Amino acid sequence: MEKIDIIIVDDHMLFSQALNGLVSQFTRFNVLKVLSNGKEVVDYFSNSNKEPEIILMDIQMPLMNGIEATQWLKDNKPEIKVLALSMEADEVTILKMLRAGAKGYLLKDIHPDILLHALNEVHTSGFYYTENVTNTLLNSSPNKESERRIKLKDRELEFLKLTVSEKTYREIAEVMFLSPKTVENYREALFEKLEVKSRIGLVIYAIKEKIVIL
Amino acid sequence: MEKIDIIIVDDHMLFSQALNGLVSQFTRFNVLKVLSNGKEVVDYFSNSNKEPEIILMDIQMPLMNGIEATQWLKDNKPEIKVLALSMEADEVTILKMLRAGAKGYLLKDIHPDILLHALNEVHTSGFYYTENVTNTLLNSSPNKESERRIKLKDRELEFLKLTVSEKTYREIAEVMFLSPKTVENYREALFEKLEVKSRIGLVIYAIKEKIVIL
DNA sequence: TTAAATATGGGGAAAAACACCCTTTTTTAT
DNA sequence: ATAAAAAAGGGTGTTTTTCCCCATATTTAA
Repeated sequence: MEKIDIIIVDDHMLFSQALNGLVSQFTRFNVLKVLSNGKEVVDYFSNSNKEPEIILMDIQMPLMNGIEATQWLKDNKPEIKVLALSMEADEVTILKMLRAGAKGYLLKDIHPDILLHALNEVHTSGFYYTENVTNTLLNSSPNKESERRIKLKDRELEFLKLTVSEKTYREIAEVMFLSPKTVENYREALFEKLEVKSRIGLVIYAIKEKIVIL
Repeated sequence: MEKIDIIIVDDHMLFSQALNGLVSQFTRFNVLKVLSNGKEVVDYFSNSNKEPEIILMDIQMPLMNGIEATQWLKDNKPEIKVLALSMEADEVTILKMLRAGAKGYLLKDIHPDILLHALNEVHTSGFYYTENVTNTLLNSSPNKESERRIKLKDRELEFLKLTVSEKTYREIAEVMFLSPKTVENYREALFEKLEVKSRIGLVIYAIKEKIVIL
């Protein structure tokens, strides 16, 4: 039987290499490559290397994080299934990862057998979620989420990220191709929505809600 | 040659099991047991089980963390060498761990070869520290006030925290019993020290360095 | 098909932040 | 003992942010 190719992406070498050994013991799977951040993923596929069926993707990584990398894969290599592998099960991150196109979400504290099971499930059914994760999603999803989570528009998000990067409104206006006055209007809208009274408040919100990841 | 017994303690099963596989490949070492928190360590030794020479100890764990467990080992099983295995290299944690009696401190993003080297070193010399860790310690000791880790004065820290709380300089001045002008001087000093160009930069620094916790 | 929301831009003014320049006193270190 | 660093305060500007109005298309929803 042909082996199923996998790529592991994680910035903690000790973990990724150890995981490499673990997955290699699963006779059905073959680790094609071990990468250490999202940037390396993009580079890997830019050089038309052999494509894996599944990518085990960490989330918090330097240079380019797992969410961005997953989004890139969805846009450029939609046939590859991303299985997120994270330390925490916080709702916001899970949702982001799923929206970015992840086919599953595993916590790092699971038993190796579950990893094997998850890999098999992703291969056959196309998706897999641990109980923990589905619980988190169920608890947050239907009615609760709409009130608690404030919905930001694309343009507002863009503005928010640029604000975090220490840009002035004039500079933001240039990047966003807007008049500085319009940028100011976005600020005001966000001040009200997020109930803050300064740019500092916006930055704290963005970091808390992981709109930007430090 | 007799194998050197090791116990792995880490709450992330996937990691600890994978690490188990990795260490088992090192012919000189033998993994006696894999435990998932400090409490289990205490329980293990309460039942007069076989004692390892080295314990690979994670720090952040539920029920009883790595620092507490290491302290317990120093008090009860001083001959066992603890090698800390952590995600971050923040100075405070390292110092705590070393005070608790750890013989070494490894970061999880190291290469497996370094782990092997560290295990050998701990076995022969009795201790091992990665370059990263020694750097952190050197920078924090009164010995070397280098440019890597920036030392902030008490008053500057106070100002920084108040800045993060969305206060204006006038408000900060009131809280700190200073003239607004002096507060501005603190701002300027920090801008230079931290190489930022706005209050936003200060906030990001404070959050990154965990001077404030969100 | 109206009404409402969205996206875009603006005026004017006050407040705050930022950037340089500076002095004096006290504390710390060599 | 003397030099250096820290702590406090100030002057005088410019730039940016903040606030509170407003206007006009375009798109969306009732």
